Amino acid sequence: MNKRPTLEAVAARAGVSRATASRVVNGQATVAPAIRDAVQQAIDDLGYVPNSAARSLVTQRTDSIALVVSEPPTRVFSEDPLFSTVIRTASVELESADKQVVLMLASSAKSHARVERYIAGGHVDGVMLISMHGADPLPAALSRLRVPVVSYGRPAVPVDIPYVDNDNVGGAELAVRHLVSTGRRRIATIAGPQDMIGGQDRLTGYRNVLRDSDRRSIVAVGDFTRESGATAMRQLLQDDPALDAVFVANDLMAVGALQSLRQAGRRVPDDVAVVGFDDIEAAKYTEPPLTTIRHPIFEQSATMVRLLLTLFDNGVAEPVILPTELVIRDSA
Amino acid sequence: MNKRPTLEAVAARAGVSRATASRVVNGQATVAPAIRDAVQQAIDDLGYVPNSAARSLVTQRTDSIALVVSEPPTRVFSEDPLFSTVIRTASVELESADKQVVLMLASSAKSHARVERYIAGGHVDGVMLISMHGADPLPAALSRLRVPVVSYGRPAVPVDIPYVDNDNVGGAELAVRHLVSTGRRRIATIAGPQDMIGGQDRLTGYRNVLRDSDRRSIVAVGDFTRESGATAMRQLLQDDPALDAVFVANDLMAVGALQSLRQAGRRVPDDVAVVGFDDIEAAKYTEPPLTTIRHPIFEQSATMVRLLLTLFDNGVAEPVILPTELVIRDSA
DNA sequence: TAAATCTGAGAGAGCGCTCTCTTGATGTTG
DNA sequence: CAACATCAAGAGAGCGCTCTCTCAGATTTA
Repeated sequence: MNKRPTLEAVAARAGVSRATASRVVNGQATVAPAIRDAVQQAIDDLGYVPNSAARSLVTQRTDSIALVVSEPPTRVFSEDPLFSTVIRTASVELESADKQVVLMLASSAKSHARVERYIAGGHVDGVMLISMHGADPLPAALSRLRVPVVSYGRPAVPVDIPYVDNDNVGGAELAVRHLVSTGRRRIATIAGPQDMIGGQDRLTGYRNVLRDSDRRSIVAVGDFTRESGATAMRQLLQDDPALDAVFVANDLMAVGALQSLRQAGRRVPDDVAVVGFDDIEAAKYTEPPLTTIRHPIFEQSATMVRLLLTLFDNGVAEPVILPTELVIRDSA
Repeated sequence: MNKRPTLEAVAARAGVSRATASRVVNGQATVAPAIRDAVQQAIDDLGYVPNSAARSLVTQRTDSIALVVSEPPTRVFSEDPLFSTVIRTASVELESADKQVVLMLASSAKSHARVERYIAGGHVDGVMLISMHGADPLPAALSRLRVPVVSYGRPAVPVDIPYVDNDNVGGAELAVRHLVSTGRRRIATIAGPQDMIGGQDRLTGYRNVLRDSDRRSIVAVGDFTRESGATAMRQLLQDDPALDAVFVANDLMAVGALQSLRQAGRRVPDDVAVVGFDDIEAAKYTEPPLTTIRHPIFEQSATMVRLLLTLFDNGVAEPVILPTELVIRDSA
């Protein structure tokens, strides 16, 4: 392990002072072209790369931000394609802003403490919080640390941090209104977990439309996994064998629901219409392909990054709600 | 932004020297209990958290490791559940070893350079490389930097870094042998991309068994996406309408293949048997549920982390190949 | 031409921590 | 009881960098 060259070495080789070498490295304009070239040459010769620890010790910046994924205790999200899409998109965006991404998982209370300690330790300049469940104390805790924080999805407890969310209520209304307008009478729903904002809001949207259209609500609750969707669908068929439509709060559960419907001998959409939510890639490949609600997930991630950068610059940033759209395929 | 307390402040409050306070923080045994308690009290009172930049400046360690995901230019992997599972599992494992995870995406040549520069900059103690495509120069480049590197999946070019992989050849053989033993005569395959080791090896396994069982090979190539699986299946049906089985190199493509078979009016498994590879969660929910090859993905990630930690301690570590297993469902 | 202004480069402090070296106090041995 | 080993705690150097302050020399102005 040959030692890495320091600024000192570069300066010596170029025959200038450390300060001047530093100026060149940081692109300051007050260096004569000839000297700049000499230093640059020395940098190239030596393969110099600034030591970030030393740099951030003095600048008090780290140029890295934490991506905190706060999962519910049930480890259900590893399969959710939204999870990786958000992480990837956010990473790409942050990298183009020259920020490093430190990924932190916060599931247990222990890891919660770890995350708080880490962030309090000043390792990162800001935090992007992907909080999955409502009772999460993390948004409030981080907000208290006076570190710039933005949230993916509206925080459940009202706390003053900017967030990006999609219009869950509006999207659910879109879905259910579609079922109503195609003449469905007995419209059930498989709701998401009620300790998640997304779960709550999508159920609210469902209820809004049913109320207005004078229909009875038929509700089962899942936890956003395929498995729970399958179970909930069986339950629903038992509760009301005559149901002719179901709005499922996410596509993953809809996949499970389709399976249960198939096993129960119901044809989709002839006997039962199904509408999902999210428009994941897999929705195109179900049997039949799934009618669903699309929300702009790439844009949502990108917006979150923009929000954080704005927060760095201005100290404030406004929440953003993105619109949803109905994608009609064969299931409804 | 009230300034964070320093070790100096802790020492002053406890009435000891900075050195002693440091000893307590780092849990050295040579401190008298009374003094230790006093320092601990001061730490708690002040809410002291060590400044990591200062610490790693002197220790030359960062306690963070880079998780470099080197994707092929086609951004196909965001949907692949393996992607997020590996990242999650590795993160959890590393966190329990008290290492931070810095996530880096290396898709373009530009980001390649970024990654190299970052790692050369000594920001991390080690690298876990998830390299997806064969022509990837990154394994060799990183290995040259004399930084501990482990790879998820065998590197395509022979380079001396430890890796964890599953037995791709053996798994494919398992799959195809199952098709042979259930009396299938015309066994096709949808291979993965041939610039990926996984794609190559699974095709090799297929060929091995066909050769031994005196059958003709019928090959189409996909890129591990659902879409490409659907396309390849259509191609295959056109090439040999009488085929009665297909081994698909991953489950995602198998999902696409099942859709194409359905659209072509073929019944699965009656007309055509289908075997996938990976055993992703979605494999249970296809119509019909997918027979596939399971490999221990959690264990694979965990092993990779263990390998890296071993590398830290001993300077060397041996590659590990994990076994695969046939999971029989309804599609074959 | 002397004084004032500007400009590029060096000197040196200091960011917060660890760790070696030193010192003084206590304990042990012949 | 002298000589030595043991141990806890302090002093201080230094990790590699940035940034302010200073100053020498070039340029402009009266």
